[in-house]
Amino acid sequence: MDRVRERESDATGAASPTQAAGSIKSAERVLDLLQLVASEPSDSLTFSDIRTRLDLPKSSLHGLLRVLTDRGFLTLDPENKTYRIGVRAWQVGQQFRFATQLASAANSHLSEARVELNETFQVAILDGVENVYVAKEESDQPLRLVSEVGSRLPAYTTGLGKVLLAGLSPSEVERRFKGRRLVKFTPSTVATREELEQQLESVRELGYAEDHGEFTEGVYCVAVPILTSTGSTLAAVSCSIPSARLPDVSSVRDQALRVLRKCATSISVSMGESIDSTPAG
Amino acid sequence: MDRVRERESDATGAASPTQAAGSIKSAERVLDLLQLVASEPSDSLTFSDIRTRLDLPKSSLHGLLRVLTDRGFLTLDPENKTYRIGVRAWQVGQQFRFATQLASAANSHLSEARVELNETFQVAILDGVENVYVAKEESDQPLRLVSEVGSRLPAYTTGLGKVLLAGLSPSEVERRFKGRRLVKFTPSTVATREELEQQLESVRELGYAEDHGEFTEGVYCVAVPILTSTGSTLAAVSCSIPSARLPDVSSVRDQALRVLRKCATSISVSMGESIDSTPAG
DNA sequence: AATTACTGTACGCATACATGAACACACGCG
DNA sequence: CGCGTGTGTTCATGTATGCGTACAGTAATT
Repeated sequence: MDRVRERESDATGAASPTQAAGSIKSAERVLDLLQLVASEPSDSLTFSDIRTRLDLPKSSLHGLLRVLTDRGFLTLDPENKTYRIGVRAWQVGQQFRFATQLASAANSHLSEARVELNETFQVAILDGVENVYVAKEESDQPLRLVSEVGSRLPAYTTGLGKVLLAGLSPSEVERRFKGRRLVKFTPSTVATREELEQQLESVRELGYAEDHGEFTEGVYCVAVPILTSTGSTLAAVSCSIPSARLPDVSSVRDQALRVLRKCATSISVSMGESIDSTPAG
Repeated sequence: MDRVRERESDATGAASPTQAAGSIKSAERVLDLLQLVASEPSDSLTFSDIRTRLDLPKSSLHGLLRVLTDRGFLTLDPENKTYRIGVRAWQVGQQFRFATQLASAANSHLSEARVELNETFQVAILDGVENVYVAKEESDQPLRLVSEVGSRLPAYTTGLGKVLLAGLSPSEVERRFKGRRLVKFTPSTVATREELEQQLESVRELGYAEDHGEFTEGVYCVAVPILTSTGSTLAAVSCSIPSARLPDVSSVRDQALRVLRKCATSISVSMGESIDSTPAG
């Protein structure tokens, strides 16, 4: 999971040595801290870990951590002196209704889906050029894909992501990828912008996307969109299957697609009236 | 829901006119912003709303909002120029595992509970002297208690809260309430520290708590603790019933208790190995 | 006990930030 | 069309804030 840098580097190549204009140092740092602590496993971040990771002066960091802990956005585990995300941060996050509504709409349908096909199902939304996992239901087989709700992956490397990207117009896709390099995570990762656009076009026609170990080798994945009543793509559901369990791709795919399509429309219905907006930029 | 101030005022009575020592202005403001936006319904906060609520200079606020929106912690709805919580804030909040694990462990059991007794069930944890709702399952009857996951209430005013407080030692309770006034929300709200401690003692003996419209009039509520294998209180489950549907309290209470106890142990088991720590101070 | 490594505290200086005021832009309304 | 309101931008200035250094507490190690 650490193959992807967490903070996507600035598209505005000009990395001034001093500071990006219009930025506020301690505001940025607060967010850096929250994201850093959120990105690491629970009991791993001690004071000096943070200090080295973010390269902040000791005294400055102390002040910031004080503010964050005093207000309950972080907590300091007194045992091993590690910092974690606190209640207040969770509370704030709960108000991102788009994710919470989607997750609660999806959960029951995902477990139904898994009853029909015992593999890992996931729901994700699009944020920029990345897909963000919002809900999941894991297969109970010993060999299975495990994932984290809240994690994000480059959209062009996953079936889920391709479905989400296919929901955008080609020009919008163009805009979002402008100036970005397509990192090759595995041999089968999409390599060029052209190849991506071709694949997206085919996704738009077929109504589903696949990926053959394009981010994680040995995992096959099919995904379909979750549409609003007006036909715009709200999110996507996917089914991930270890290639080892995949003697005959096409037959499994058809079965998975049947389950996924049912699941997607169910979720779409459950979301029903509670649609407010599309995910962030 | 607006009867309670969101930011619990400082226990250190000394409110200096200038600024609390050791604080960092823009860091505090970032958190103020996140909490403010999170505390209001989605489409209500425009730029000047925020400005007046937080009483910030225009130019300063612009800078902060820029940082927050650029980094995806807030989003600006271009339609009506209102600010909302963004994906990144949600992502960070997801890492407060205690809540997310509890919620996912609870959800299925809560819906089972509701099948047995068609009323509103809730799960909450303790944060300071407040209970924070983590999961819920609403009754489908027209007259029902509706609540929000992520909202918080003074613990001494709810059955849930009393169960959670009863999980602490009397001295710890003492410490947390030191210097706090017990606001009377309804005629039946607990009025004094002594009365509260008495009730808590009785909760410790009986293993459950009740409240008779002590925060919201016309709502009866029973609650039981969710315990770890070592017997410490992890959270609490409650059942809320409109008094109008409550001809004979004791019989309904017994039924509710049966359902709640079953539910609590199920959740406790589901949490199982994934216990990491108690909620924040 | 003495040593080390890590966390937390205190303080004075220079810098970078918050501020207010004034201007620019868009929108809706009379 | 002119007006009002809400929003976003620019810029100069004084001051709050971030920084380095130095010191204190704590825990585990030898």
